[in-house]
Amino acid sequence: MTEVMDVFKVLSDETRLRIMILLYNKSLCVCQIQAVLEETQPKISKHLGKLRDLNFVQSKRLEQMMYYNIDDSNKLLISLLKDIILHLENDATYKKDMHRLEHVEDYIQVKAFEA
Amino acid sequence: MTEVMDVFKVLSDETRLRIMILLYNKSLCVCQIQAVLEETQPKISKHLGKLRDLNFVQSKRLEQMMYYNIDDSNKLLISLLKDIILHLENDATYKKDMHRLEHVEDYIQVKAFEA
DNA sequence: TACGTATATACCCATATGGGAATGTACGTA
DNA sequence: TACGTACATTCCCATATGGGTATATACGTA
Repeated sequence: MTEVMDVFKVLSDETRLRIMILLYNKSLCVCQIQAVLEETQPKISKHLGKLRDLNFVQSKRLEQMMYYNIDDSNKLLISLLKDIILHLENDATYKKDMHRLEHVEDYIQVKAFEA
Repeated sequence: MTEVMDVFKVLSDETRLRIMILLYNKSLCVCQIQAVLEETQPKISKHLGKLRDLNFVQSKRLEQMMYYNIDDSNKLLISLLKDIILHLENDATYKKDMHRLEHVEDYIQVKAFEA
């Protein structure tokens, strides 16, 4: 039951929920997440740290950048995220995030994409 | 997005999660929930109060007892609960709660069932 | 080696949260 | 009316949580 509660606790914070939704769509580095969500770097990093500690995401370094992706092995997490996203279709924040995600190249240095 | 987070916040507490799972199965009064979960009455009541404030459950009085039931209009909540329950199939606490729920008559006064 | 960028962490603080103990309130019955 | 049962609420406290600011670390490049 702890496993279930951990998933819910993680998703009950807006920043983490938004991060997880982004990563559900694609793998991203910290500065990209930061740019899309328009939040401070330590805030993003700390939440990513929690997500990593709980094995909800994995990270790998690519030169200076740390890329994060969802750990697909957590079936409950994936299942819930899919469900949530359906219910957020018309949510303003969600739509804004998705829009900025599409144009993520406009918000960060081109450099990050040469890798 | 707040709506989604509220649901997750509510379900991230073990007591509330267990209560919601019970109510997903059937309508119950406070003393029945208390008996099944083996928790104190104020603890149960306070959590039920939160659930009621958020319109996740409804209550109606039947003589001395207050019966609680899930508010079916919250589609996300119902959908998530269904999903959670699938993932709890083998969970010890869940199984224990379900077992006690089946025998709920053994744990409370017969009186509560005459109504 | 010195510096800039990307990321992580430490420290501090305000606030939220959950639970226990005690008390209040509603209802039924003698 | 007095009492018992069911439930709600208040008060208090310990702990958890999230965020800001500052700082440390890792990596690439000049």
